[in-house]
Amino acid sequence: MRHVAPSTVRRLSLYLHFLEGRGNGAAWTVSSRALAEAGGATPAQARKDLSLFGSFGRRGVGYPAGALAEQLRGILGLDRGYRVVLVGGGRLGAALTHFEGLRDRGFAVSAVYDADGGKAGSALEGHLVRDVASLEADLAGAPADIGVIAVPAAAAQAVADRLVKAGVRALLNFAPVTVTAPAGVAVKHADLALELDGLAYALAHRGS
Amino acid sequence: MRHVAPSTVRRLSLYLHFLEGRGNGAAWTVSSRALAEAGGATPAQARKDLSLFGSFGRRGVGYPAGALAEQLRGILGLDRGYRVVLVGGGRLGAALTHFEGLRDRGFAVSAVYDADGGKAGSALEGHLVRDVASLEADLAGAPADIGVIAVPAAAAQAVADRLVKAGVRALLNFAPVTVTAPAGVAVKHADLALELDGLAYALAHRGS
DNA sequence: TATTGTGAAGTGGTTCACAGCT
DNA sequence: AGCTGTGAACCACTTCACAATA
Repeated sequence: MRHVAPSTVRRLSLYLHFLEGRGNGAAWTVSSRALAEAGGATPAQARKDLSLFGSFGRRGVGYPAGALAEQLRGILGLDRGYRVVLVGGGRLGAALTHFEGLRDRGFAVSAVYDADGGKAGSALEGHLVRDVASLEADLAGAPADIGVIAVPAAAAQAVADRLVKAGVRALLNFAPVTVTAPAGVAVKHADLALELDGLAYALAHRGS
Repeated sequence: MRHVAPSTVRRLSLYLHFLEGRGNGAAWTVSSRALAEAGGATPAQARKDLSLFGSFGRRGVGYPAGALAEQLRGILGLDRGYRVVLVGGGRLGAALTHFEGLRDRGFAVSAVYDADGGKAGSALEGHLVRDVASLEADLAGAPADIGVIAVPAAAAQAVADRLVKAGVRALLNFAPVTVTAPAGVAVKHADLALELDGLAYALAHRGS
């Protein structure tokens, strides 16, 4: 598969969420217009997005919802399971472990770590919290696919480095700092400060 | 100011975070290369981003860090304060109210609301939790600039509609569903599920 | 020599428009 | 007639290259 734009992947995900929200097993058909509305795009763009991966629709009819959802899950790689390790047992970590969207979509939190040794051994939303010192040793025996970083900014890069060295190939960083990783490791940032700045910009420049 | 790309605003925010992280008052100079590294861009792009708003540097020398940070705060609209209302007093809401990045950057949480009447009157990180039923009445007297939506997906759009009707002009939505608002209201999405799907895609397609 | 500022060129994502099926 | 699939046109963001300046 050729260079697919991040914006396209994002829309594919939105199309899938829309289909799943409408009932998964139903044998209804969906038009490129409906998909576009769900993904914040135009009908032509929705068709182009899908055509990058195949011809899933029927001309004159539309797309079979169930089959399309199945295709999208395959394209996005959601037809397999991922082992997720969470580093950071604070309030954000608690919110994340509680997020049902994780497990529902094949992301299984296999471990929660915290730098505060005092928290080790306690439970967070049904997960045993371990001392981050044992991260490498634990992952050596049970490698993880995705590392979620929910620690203070000052510690984020160090945690990222350790996760990568321990074999994690994808990082989701919530700390308000840009973390870098070697080529081959995917990094996504969920930076609240960035979004707020974007809103501030919009508020400051509306009408001008 | 004319049509500035969202990606540019995002980078400006990253430049500013970098400058602030290096010490605010210092009279050091920063090069477009250093800014680029912080913003995930090329030096030429950093220069172009800044040149959209003025000439802040000195040829052959670089940019004066303190003055540039000040300019960026002005450009991004961070030189004023914003009143933020948070709807959703769950774990995510707790994490958000605790996030120092909010107050440090001029975003003041003026109220926290929850749909669970039982929570009304309790305290969340020093904020009194109010029943969401009183949202409109409260905002009529003390309008807010930004509404943060941290409620279940099923309730997100209704909350967005109420916030907009109450005069809020910018929304930050954490629910895993796309919320829409009338033109003139800025909406940003912090959708964890979308980021995870992006990582799944990267993992599924690495090397191919 | 070092670095900014910026018009010009390049790249890549989006939109258009219509052929091809149902 | 209705809707998908897609090459071509379009547009916007990025990169280049170099004049201007310290």
